[in-house]
Amino acid sequence: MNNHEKYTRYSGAQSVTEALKFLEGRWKLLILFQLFGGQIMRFSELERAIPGITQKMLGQQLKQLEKDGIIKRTAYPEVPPRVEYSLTQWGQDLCPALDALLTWTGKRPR
Amino acid sequence: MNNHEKYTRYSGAQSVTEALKFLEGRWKLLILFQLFGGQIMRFSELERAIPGITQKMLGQQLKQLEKDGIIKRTAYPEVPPRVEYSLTQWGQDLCPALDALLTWTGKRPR
DNA sequence: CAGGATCCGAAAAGATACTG
DNA sequence: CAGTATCTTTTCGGATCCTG
Repeated sequence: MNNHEKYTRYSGAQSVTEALKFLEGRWKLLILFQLFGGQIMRFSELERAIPGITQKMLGQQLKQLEKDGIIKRTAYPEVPPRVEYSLTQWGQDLCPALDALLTWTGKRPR
Repeated sequence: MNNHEKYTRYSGAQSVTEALKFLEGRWKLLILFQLFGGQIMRFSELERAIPGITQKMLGQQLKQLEKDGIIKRTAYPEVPPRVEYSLTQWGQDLCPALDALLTWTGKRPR
């Protein structure tokens, strides 16, 4: 292998590593899957839809996903407060990659 | 959304979560990228090729990857010992999924 | 309703030393 | 060479209580 190929492999690893950091942790994918297909959900809806998640973890992960540009948060200045979450375009773009991972899992020998 | 779609989304999340468990951690992808393309590498080669990894982490991750059926370990009964690592077929099958993730990373808005 | 703040235990990662 | 054992440090997740 030449140096170019070495470099390509290494930089690919770095990029994918970075990509996985956006998804890592026990809850992020469970949240994202709730939002796929253009769903719009409120905080309490997500809380109910994801069994076992605590408010702390939900809030924490939502904040990170928003900061990473994967989901969008919309707050309405009402009483009681209402906040809605949805995927950004980039968040929707994740679908094919997750499908590919699903396919891979399906190929797993047993 | 009906219950079937609910279930499908949930089970998809579970499967992808499971898939990511095979890849999670800071080092596994860096190891795998060294082996893509049918490379065969020894323990010490991997150690040198992956900056910052410790022997402990390398050994630990290699053991898990082997147990998960992603890489193959071949030990030669020599002195000094020689051990070679390569991808299994399933390990090679991972390529498209990682490519999809790379594509996704590339789409990231800045 | 939608969270933030705090404390705690478990788990993962890292540093270092040792071995067949 | 190819690891393992041990110890320390860091990170993660959960429980609980509080607030605009």
